[in-house]
Amino acid sequence: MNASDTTRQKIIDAARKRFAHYGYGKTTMADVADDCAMSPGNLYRYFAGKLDIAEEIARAASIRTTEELSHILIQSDRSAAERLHDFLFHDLRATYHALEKDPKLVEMAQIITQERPHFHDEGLEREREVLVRIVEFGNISGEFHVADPLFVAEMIQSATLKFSYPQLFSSLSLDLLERELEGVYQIVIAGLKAGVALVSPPLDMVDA
Amino acid sequence: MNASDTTRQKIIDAARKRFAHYGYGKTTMADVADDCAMSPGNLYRYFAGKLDIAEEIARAASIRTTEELSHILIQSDRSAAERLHDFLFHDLRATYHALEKDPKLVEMAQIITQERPHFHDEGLEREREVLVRIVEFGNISGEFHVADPLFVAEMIQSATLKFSYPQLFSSLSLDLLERELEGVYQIVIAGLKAGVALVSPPLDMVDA
DNA sequence: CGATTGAACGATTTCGTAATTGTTCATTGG
DNA sequence: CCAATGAACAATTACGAAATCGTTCAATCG
Repeated sequence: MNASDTTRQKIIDAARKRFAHYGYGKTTMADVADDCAMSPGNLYRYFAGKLDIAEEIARAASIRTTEELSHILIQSDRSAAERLHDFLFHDLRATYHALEKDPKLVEMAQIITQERPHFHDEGLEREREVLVRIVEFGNISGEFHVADPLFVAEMIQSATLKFSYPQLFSSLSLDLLERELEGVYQIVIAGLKAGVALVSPPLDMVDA
Repeated sequence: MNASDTTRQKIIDAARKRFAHYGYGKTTMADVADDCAMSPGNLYRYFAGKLDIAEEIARAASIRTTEELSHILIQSDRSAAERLHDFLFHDLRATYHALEKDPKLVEMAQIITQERPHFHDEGLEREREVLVRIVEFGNISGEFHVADPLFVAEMIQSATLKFSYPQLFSSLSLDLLERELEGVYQIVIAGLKAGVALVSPPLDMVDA
């Protein structure tokens, strides 16, 4: 890690503390610069803007969660069904507890998804790689019978979308959410075990 | 239908036209009153407030859609799987086309779900009754093997939540949405046919 | 007496302005 | 030459006043 990287990291750390304590809106670039003992202008040598610092913080958290999820892939004592269960519930609990610990970060997450709609997709894509591996493992172990693991992974994410958007479940208790996720999981698992022949249909137009 | 009901309906019709043409925010109670050839104050003999008129408009649309969906129950030539398919796709298309026809109504829908979080649940409950009947039919016909149809209906709604919140799919084309719904449907159907033994777990605390 | 009115009231929105803040860049420092 | 500065600029926000709007209610009408 060179000097430039440590400065960059120092900025991220200072900003995260500010965002968590006072919120994204109430934190000024001058605040962050002060905490780093530098001038506001210098922040722009390391980040294109304030929102990009927030993105980087959120991205780091997403990557950390995905790394935790990827540990599921090497739990040799767990079945594919159990791995999918671990995946879905760990994901829900991670985001739930993170936002429970630092409620101020909800504001940051909302602003990011509002200003940068593509950002959430990036995290979904990251997690999907793990999900695909779980589904493929299920095929190999003989538990699942899935023709197109990537497409099925997309569909699992679609069916559990409710549990990855804090804005949607913020009013529900963790107990209630887990009860509901358990139900969706049961249906999905039954489907994967029975076999899903569906293959991702070709897209003539790839816009939208 | 007595005089009071026709006056009430006249207000609803006038308001819907205004909301669809100019939007909820740009429509004043005075506007609606004028269209009905009455004074603003008199509107409050028929509705508790402006938002309640909007609710009534949305409720009527929801009831109409549910009635359309209930026709699926008497299509004797269709299997349970086909009925579920009809249900999900008709629902998606109905809301998609309704908001495509009157884009201004998106604003109204957003304000209602924001100010009256419970309202959306009411519509979900209405549709769930039909969904339960489809699942029960599948059990009877031998296609499905579901222990708790009501709970499974709830889970199907949870898994297809993405397709009932216009705010979530407004950026996606109908083609893309249908492709995704088809995928979720395939997994769900495979699950229902294989059998879902899960029963709604008892809730010790019924708050949240 | 039920239905309706319209003025009055309180809440919300609008709008112009001042202050704050995000961002840029010519300049400075090591 | 790379890192950093801080004044200048542009964009956004904060704020108070004026206007608009949702809502209420005593008075009126048929």
